[in-house]
Amino acid sequence: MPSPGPGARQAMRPRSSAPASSPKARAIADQGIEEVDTRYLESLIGYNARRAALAVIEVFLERMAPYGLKPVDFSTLSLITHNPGITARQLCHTLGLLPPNMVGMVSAFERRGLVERRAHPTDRRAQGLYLTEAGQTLMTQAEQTASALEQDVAHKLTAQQQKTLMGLLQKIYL
Amino acid sequence: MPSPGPGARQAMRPRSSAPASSPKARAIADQGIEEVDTRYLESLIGYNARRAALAVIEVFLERMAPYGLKPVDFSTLSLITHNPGITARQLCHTLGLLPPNMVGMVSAFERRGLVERRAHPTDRRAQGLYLTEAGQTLMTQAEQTASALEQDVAHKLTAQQQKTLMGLLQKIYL
DNA sequence: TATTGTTATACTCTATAACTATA
DNA sequence: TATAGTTATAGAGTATAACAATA
Repeated sequence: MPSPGPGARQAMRPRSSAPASSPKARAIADQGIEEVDTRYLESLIGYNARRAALAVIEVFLERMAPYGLKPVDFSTLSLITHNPGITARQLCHTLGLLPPNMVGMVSAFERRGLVERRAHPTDRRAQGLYLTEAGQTLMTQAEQTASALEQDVAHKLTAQQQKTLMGLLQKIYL
Repeated sequence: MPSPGPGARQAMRPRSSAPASSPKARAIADQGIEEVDTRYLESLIGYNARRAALAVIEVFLERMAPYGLKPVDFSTLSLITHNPGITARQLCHTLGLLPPNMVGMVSAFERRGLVERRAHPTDRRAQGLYLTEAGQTLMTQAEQTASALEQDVAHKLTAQQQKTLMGLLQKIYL
């Protein structure tokens, strides 16, 4: 899979319209390229998936800024929301993050009063993670914002198409 | 959109199977979380798109390693392949990269003997980028590898489903 | 001996500011 | 004045090694 760097908040954005199937995307050798032919890249699933993800992330960053949540913060807190008592190790495993990078994030959540670490019931090495009341309030709003946001980004797709899209994507990564 | 960090080569990978629709994904409070409930995240397009992209990237990195190409390298060279004479500015614009980060990449391509910078026909500030013969040989192989790779990653999807998937993804980012 | 959480640190990728030469 | 390319550098994100406490 190719494409734009992983980074989200790109100052410079890919161009909007592409002649994905138009043979007019021609190079006029003597005057340089007039319009860039991106048809090959657009035939690759990885490229398309990445571009779509970046498009959503861009809007995500804007609308989640008021909550002070970046994508990774949001997905982590969302998992804690729906899995109270989850451990850092389980979060790392589920989201594909590395433990050393999780520590600081959870500590930051604690400092912000969003998350509590409590003793794990059966394993004294581990700690269960729970949302505080403030954390619950924040995440209720944040998840509503996230769901609404995705509707906006996918406004060109019908509800059925969105379902189809998710199903197809999951066949790739699950 | 949430999820795993942008980085590609993750040492630790998300778990393989998810009970996306199974209500059995329950927390057994007194013994910690048994199985992580990821249903909410899996209802988000951005999350799914990112996860799918990462799944493809993972395989991409493995199979492109012999060519010494990372995803961004590949997409850049692919655009030069199909748009001989393209400028760095056009590459940046198309792929969402920033000029300062493009310079080093192109210079590295030149040092490897894959790309040539030639004078632009009409704009003396710009330079047209072209593949050398070695570059063409490499990219012919690399693009074949990329196409084959995606077939493997998307083996659970029929040709029609792959087409549908691309179309739906493009409706999001185009 | 293996695992959870942690610290410190290195590496990669992405972003910003400022300069040059042309337009 | 604006743009293409460049340099240097800052910043965010991700990765590796090593340790303490517990299993």
